[in-house]
Amino acid sequence: MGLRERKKRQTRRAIADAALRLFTERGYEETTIADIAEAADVSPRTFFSYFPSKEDVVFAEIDERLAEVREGVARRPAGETPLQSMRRIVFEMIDAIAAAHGEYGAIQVQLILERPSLQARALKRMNDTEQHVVERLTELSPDIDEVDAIVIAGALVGGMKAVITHCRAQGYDPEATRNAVDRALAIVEHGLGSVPALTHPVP
Amino acid sequence: MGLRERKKRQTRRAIADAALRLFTERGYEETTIADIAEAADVSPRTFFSYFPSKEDVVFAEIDERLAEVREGVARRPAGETPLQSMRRIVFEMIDAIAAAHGEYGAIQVQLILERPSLQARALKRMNDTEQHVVERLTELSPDIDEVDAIVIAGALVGGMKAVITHCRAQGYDPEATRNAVDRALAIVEHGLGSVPALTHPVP
DNA sequence: TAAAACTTTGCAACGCCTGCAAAGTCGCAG
DNA sequence: CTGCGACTTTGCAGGCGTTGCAAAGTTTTA
Repeated sequence: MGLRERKKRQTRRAIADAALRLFTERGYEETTIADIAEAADVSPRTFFSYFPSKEDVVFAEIDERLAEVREGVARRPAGETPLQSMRRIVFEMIDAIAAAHGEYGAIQVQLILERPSLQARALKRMNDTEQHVVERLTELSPDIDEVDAIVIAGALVGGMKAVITHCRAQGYDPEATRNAVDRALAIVEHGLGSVPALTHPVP
Repeated sequence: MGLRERKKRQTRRAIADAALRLFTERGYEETTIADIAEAADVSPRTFFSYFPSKEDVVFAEIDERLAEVREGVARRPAGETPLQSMRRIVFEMIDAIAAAHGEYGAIQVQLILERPSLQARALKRMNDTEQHVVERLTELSPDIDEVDAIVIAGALVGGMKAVITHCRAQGYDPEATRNAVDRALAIVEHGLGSVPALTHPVP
């Protein structure tokens, strides 16, 4: 890897670190691009050649992990049913997101949960990976109906998003989170009709 | 209703109409707040006492319909199972969104599908109504496990969002949309395990 | 070592959004 | 109907995110 590329990587990291640190110290909207640039020792203009917006810097690490998962997802044990593959992918993603809990993991989560605009962007990312799940799904079972694949991906990602967000917001430990996700997967697999509370009438 | 309130309603509508019209004519980012204000015959500053941001004006009508649905959802025939109630609510929402297809309905959809930032905000709205579904669900079956309710809402809303978005993007007519939604509901109710394509292994 | 390719920087500008205080409008009590 | 209090509109000034452009600086290649 050449010097040029090494420097870019380094600068990117410097900017992201400075940003997260300042967000932690003074808060998100109290930190300006100029502040971040100064702390990272680059010009304000340079910030934007590394991140398209101030909001994106919050997702820098998450995006990296997500990209890794997408690479790894291609490796698939033979003989798996698509459902089993999906289950495996879900757990890989969860582990990846948990691994994103580096120095600033907790801060990122808190920032996202607190700012509506960051939440919106997080949801957009979810939606984009949902698209990816659809592709993966039609790849695994080429004969599947398109609308079916779309619904399945939507329900799967939607259900997972809901549990994980809840676990994050409630500060569940990894163990408890895993259990909750497992339960969530069961519900989505067996259907809402399998939940007793939903199927008997209420007065 | 006093003159004051009538005027406010009128101004709000004037702003929204002017905005949508200009977005249609020149495009979203090519239209400035100043343009909208001028077309609606108010000062630019006034725009922001009616809508918190430029993006929100795109959702003005959708938000109104959604609020109506939330009102109406309270009326519930006795003896329904929670699952039946949910099914009913889903169709009410779909009809409401279809009804939002006023003069500018198609434009709104197109704008949202084309701009990532608007898409993000649309997803945030989905997420907010998901919260509402959780509340509704725990109201209907008070004994339900909290995490279960969250997962169910997530899967339901996620699945519906996915189909509806797809139908919108593909320009399905109302009939076809309804069929697709019906099928989607069946999948979510009976579980991903009920889809044959997912349960037999692939080589 | 010089040219080519790429990166950083400063500058100027646009447009969204906000706080504030002055001016205008409406509703109501006397 | 008149004047006072409540509410709405407006203009102004300014902060901030974001972008395009061209000059200056750095790394790679020939």
